[in-house]
Amino acid sequence: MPELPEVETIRRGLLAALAGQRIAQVEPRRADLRFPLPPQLAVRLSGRRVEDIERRGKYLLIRLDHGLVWLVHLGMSGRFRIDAAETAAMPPDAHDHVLLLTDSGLRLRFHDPRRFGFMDLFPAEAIGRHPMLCQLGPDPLSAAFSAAHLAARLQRRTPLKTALLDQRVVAGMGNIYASESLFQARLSPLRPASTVAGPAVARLFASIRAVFDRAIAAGGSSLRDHRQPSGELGYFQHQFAVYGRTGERCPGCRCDVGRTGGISRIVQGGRATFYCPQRQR
DNA sequence: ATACGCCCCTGGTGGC
DNA sequence: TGCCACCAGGGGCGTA
Repeated sequence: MPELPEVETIRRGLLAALAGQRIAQVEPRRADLRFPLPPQLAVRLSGRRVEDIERRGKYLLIRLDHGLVWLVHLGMSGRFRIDAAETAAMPPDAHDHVLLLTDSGLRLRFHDPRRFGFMDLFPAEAIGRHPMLCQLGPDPLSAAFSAAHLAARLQRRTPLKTALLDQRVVAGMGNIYASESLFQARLSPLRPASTVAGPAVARLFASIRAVFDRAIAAGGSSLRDHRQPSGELGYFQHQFAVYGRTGERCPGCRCDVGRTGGISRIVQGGRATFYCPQRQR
């Protein structure tokens, strides 16, 4: 579910509510996520104070005191919800896998119906060696992400869209934003990645940033599961140019839908890709 | 190293 | 109404 803009939206919501809060109680309710919950999760989190929350690609890094890092990946359907414990009348449901209470009376729940999400807990010194993090490419919102890096990482024969989904190329890229970025850059998802050079790389680089920025400003995309920690929806789905718009008129060209067929849906690497064959080359 | 298919899991939707 | 196939925002793993 959550791609970079959704995870970033969640990071901001969590940080605003939890910064400085101390974890008073932890209740793991179901341990068999994608990987088993870290051993002794409740004991190790209890009493810790939230100092900061970072994001790397689609990973959340919750920095706690005592140099501890709580790593969370939301998989396809994971989300966090924060409410005041007093008013949180809603009892946990079958998919609330971890419940947490802070000393000032906030309740945090991790909810993940499909259970593709996972967590880890380790000392901050180990961040650089973490097997899930050390392979990630630069975060596209950071200064380390550049057109040069993109060009270097696209030196392969894989279709461009498939390459973009590789987290070593663009950390945090996912299926929606890959299609949207390629539309914006006017590049065909079918092109071999290595054919993208020069001005095309510059367009792609700028498009990725622009699409992510707009999506974050909209609170991410709520198709099914995504919610901000406050419970609010994201709204970027209303701005999709191509994602999920099979057969609709391309917002970029004036082609007659009856003649061109409008937006195409194809499958690449087992995942749907949406694009305008007229506009994207 | 790279590329591809398969798999993990639940829930929503649309066709019959 | 019921059943079922198919689809979904991710990514690790085994195999060529």
